[in-house]
Amino acid sequence: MPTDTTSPRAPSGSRSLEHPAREDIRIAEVLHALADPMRLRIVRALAAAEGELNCADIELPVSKSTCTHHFRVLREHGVIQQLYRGTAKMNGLRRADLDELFPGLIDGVLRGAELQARRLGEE
Amino acid sequence: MPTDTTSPRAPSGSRSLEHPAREDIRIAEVLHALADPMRLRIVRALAAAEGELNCADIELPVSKSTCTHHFRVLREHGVIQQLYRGTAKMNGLRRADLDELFPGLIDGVLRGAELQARRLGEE
DNA sequence: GCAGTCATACGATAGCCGTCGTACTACGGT
DNA sequence: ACCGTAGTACGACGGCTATCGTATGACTGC
Repeated sequence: MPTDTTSPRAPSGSRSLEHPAREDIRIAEVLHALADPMRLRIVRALAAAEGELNCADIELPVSKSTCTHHFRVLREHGVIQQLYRGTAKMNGLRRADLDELFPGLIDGVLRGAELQARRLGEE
Repeated sequence: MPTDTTSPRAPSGSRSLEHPAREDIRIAEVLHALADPMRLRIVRALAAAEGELNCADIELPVSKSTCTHHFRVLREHGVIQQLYRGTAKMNGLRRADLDELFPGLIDGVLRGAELQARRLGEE
């Protein structure tokens, strides 16, 4: 087993998270995942951070359980990927997969969300 | 009150339909409206037709009431515009408004949906 | 080993949503 | 004036969903 960059290797403890394969991602589900203000906020934060973010790094006005719920929805619909690293769980956008499946979609959503935030935020 | 181009003038009978103003359209609501397979189908048909389509011109495997419901959701969230013309109701995408508010969003959704349809449809 | 931290699981609850059928309204043509 | 067609209104129903609180599990550091 040489260098395998795609296998979800288990660092140590490894609670393994289920992610849909790229070919199983559906646009309607992605849109549904993005159609919630809280989740849109999460996705925007992840896109801005470029790297990986701890769950708690994103401030949300909801309880911790609700937060977990939203992250799970995003993961199960193929929008983000999560992996455990010690006690924290790192989250990242699945940009490569999404861009290949639906080119321009994520960019459009992020740009639209930013424009709207700017429009509503400052005036 | 001179020439008022924005007033929803009543052609003759005029059951008037309420549409949100452009500045009231929210991206989360648009995404939600698009996140349903049936509605995505409607939007794709409208985009393909370029012009206006009768409600019944789009074949959907749902009852007439459900169809009405989906069209209303799309209208109330700012995705389509509807107006009565005699006994029929013509539907059209609000491309200009959507493209100005969220440039690239609709294109990304339509393209992604088409790619997915092609991917799933022929193999 | 024990406590603290980060996140999950589970159960509950209230609200929304997609779907339907039936009854009704509006318009156009004959 | 009437009928047919196109669409709406309304009520119902089952399922999903966003939210919460509390209890539990996993890992780190002392």
